[in-house]
Amino acid sequence: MPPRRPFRLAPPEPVALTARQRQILDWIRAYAASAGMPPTRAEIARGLGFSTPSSAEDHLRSLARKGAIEIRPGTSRGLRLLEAPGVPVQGTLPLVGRVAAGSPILATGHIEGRWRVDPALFSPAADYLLRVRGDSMVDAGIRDGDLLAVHATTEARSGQIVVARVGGAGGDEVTVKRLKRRGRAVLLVAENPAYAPIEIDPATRPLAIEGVGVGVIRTGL
Amino acid sequence: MPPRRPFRLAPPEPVALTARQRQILDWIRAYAASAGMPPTRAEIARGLGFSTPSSAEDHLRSLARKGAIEIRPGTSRGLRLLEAPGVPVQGTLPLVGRVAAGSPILATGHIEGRWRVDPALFSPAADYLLRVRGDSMVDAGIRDGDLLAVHATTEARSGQIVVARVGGAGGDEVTVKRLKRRGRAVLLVAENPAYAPIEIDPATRPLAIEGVGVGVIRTGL
DNA sequence: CCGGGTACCGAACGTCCATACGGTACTGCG
DNA sequence: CGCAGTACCGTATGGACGTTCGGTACCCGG
Repeated sequence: MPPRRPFRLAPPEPVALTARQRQILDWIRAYAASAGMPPTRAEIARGLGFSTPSSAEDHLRSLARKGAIEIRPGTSRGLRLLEAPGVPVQGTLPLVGRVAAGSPILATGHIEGRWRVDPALFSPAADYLLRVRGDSMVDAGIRDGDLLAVHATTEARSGQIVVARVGGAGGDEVTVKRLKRRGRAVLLVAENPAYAPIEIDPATRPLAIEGVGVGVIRTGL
Repeated sequence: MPPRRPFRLAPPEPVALTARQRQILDWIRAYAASAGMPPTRAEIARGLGFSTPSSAEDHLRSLARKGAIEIRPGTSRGLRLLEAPGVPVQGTLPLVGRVAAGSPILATGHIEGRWRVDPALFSPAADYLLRVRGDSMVDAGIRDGDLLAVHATTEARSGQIVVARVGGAGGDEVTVKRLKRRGRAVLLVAENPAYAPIEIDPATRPLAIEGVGVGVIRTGL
């Protein structure tokens, strides 16, 4: 065991994050922006599906070691997000366009731009905007090209409009549908009679909820 | 499904803070900006010279009661700094609610609040947001309660969605309809078969165009 | 003079939270 | 093959933190 270090120092050179670490960092960023404070270990675990806070602690240590965040020992919510290459301007929402298979929705490659829109316009607060493709939700007043304001969360109640990824980590593009729970199965229902509901048994086909829709912005009439 | 919240945009009532309370709010603001997270009661006490956290608690309760902050019960550092009331923040759009007869649409009495929304999201740029009442434009994807982004202008082309005041200066409330020109007459067409078009001969009945719709914001789903 | 609001103090309680320890499984590397 | 790193799990502990209760003192309008 090396001698005990008095402080947890960021390494001199930035170290590349893994995909998972980037994903977790993005989640923390979204949480901090929406909640106005950094998350606790337990909240990270809950938000990302861990069953114990220590998994969150592990990731935080990795992120701190790689210089992505700072940890203030002994302090509740004692996280500080350090400067990232894509400077997230205060009070702006990232606009997410097409999302490639298997990559986190808030990866910098998907961010088409940023718009100055108050996240608190919506409730719960919006974490990002997602450009909606297709007309599968027209009857819910969501049209092709609309921007869906999304609150990043992995939990959704039946009846909510969700941003979901079907097929798991290696899945296809994300989809916007209304979530319905039927027993232990899950239905993704389009708000357009031309589209049939998608039924999913979580035991056989993974379903990842990326967030819930909290509003719509249409930038042209 | 949770009950649909009533619209609540502006803080209920701007209550004046005492000098001491403003001082403490400023301190909290400075702390949050510098630390990246809101302070604890103990930190507030330490920073302001109190000898006990309960003094900080007292002040937080007062600030919350007056609408300056929000407190999340049981949550460490669970403070949220709310918008300073009455301050026309740069880069915000005024939200216009009900418009009384005969008064200008942007009169302060009609402004329910201001939202930080980039006017350049829309083109031409939005000048204000108008709360839409009724379902006369549902087929255009504009629903009851939506915020219509409006570009203030008195000129509109046929086919555009306009904010119009019928009956002239002393007219009734403003209305949102699609404008159609037919010869020298003007039609205001609802996008809902349940509503008949309104035909107006400008020679006999005055028609004032207040602006054209350039976008929609729906703050709840 | 009494009630209510402001501005503090001090003690105490319970739970939220950071953190340590130890374990499993998988991957890539030399 | 062993070794290191990643990505999780479960349990446990002590201190950090929110919150309550009760008290003192001052000011103000009725």
